[in-house]
Amino acid sequence: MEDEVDRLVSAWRRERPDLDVEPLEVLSRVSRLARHLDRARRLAFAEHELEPWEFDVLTALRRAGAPYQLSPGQLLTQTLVTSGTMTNRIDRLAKKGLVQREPDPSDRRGVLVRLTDEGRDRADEALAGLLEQERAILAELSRTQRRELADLLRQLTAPFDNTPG
Amino acid sequence: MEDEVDRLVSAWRRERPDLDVEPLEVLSRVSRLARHLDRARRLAFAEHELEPWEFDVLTALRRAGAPYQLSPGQLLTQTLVTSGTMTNRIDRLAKKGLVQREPDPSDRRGVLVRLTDEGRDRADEALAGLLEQERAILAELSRTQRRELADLLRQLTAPFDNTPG
DNA sequence: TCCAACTATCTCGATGTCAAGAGACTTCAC
DNA sequence: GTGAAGTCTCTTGACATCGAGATAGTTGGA
Repeated sequence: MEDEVDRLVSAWRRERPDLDVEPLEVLSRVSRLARHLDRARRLAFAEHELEPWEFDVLTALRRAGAPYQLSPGQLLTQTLVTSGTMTNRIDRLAKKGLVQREPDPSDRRGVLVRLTDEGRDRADEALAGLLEQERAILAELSRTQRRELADLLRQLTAPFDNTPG
Repeated sequence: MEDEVDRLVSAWRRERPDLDVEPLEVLSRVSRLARHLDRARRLAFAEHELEPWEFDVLTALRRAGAPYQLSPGQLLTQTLVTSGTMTNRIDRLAKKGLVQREPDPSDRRGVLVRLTDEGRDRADEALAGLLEQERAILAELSRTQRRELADLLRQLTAPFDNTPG
């Protein structure tokens, strides 16, 4: 089946036959798919009255394991946002009672963000909903294909994830 | 090589051993990779003094072929943004002299957005720069692997691209 | 002990995006 | 032809994000 990127690539081949646009076959699909996923996730989370950004922060804390605490700095690196954004997010989540800010006992500059019981429950519910939806999207592929796809993607993400930049 | 999603998945397996988190192996990688690509693209375009959103609009027009005209509505479907956003983008591109708004001769509700000569040149330059950068990112993979990856991704994007939703 | 360099978090202003709805025009059934 | 429904673009207000800089605290060498 044809997709939008097939149309995009053939348009470029017509307009710029001098250029090799093969990279777009992979990377434009990644970008567009991510865009579609964002929308789908927004819908899935709406059932649990959570925004995608709230999910990102809550689940980062959830994954940390009891006592569900991380510093804002640790949350930054996991969520790929800037520090100003994270401060704002923590403020709003705290106001909703899903997280709590506490002073870091070992560094007075620092803060620890801790999941409340309600925050933990909301994260767990939303994760279950997300996985259900993602399984439906991935039903297009066989188990083997999903494995192949994950492995190929890992080769592309690893350099980004394992360098300081 | 391990990436951030491997760490994320193993954290979930430790914290929620009751859940099957296999879907994340694929879709979290897609989202994170898209995030990294956004940043990389921003850098590549900065050399041509273009923002990513400007590139998206200019190249959509460029791909349309001479006379490089599309309606705002056609631009919407290609760029996956809302109509309010597109109005704003066209305004700003017009102010910079990269596009021009013209009345649609066949529908008086409508407008046609047309690339100026400068807009066309800027789009061409930026595309060349982008392709160069993307080739570097994809150098991790063999030609065959890139083909496989593109084909697998197409299976996931096609349902989104070929349904009204 | 003191100071410079560094680190962690927060503040602030600018900006791009979205969602909802308004206004103008077109289409189609009757 | 006429009116209702549909379509296309633009307006508006709210909001999350970014980037740069400010503030407070820590660290290590002289």
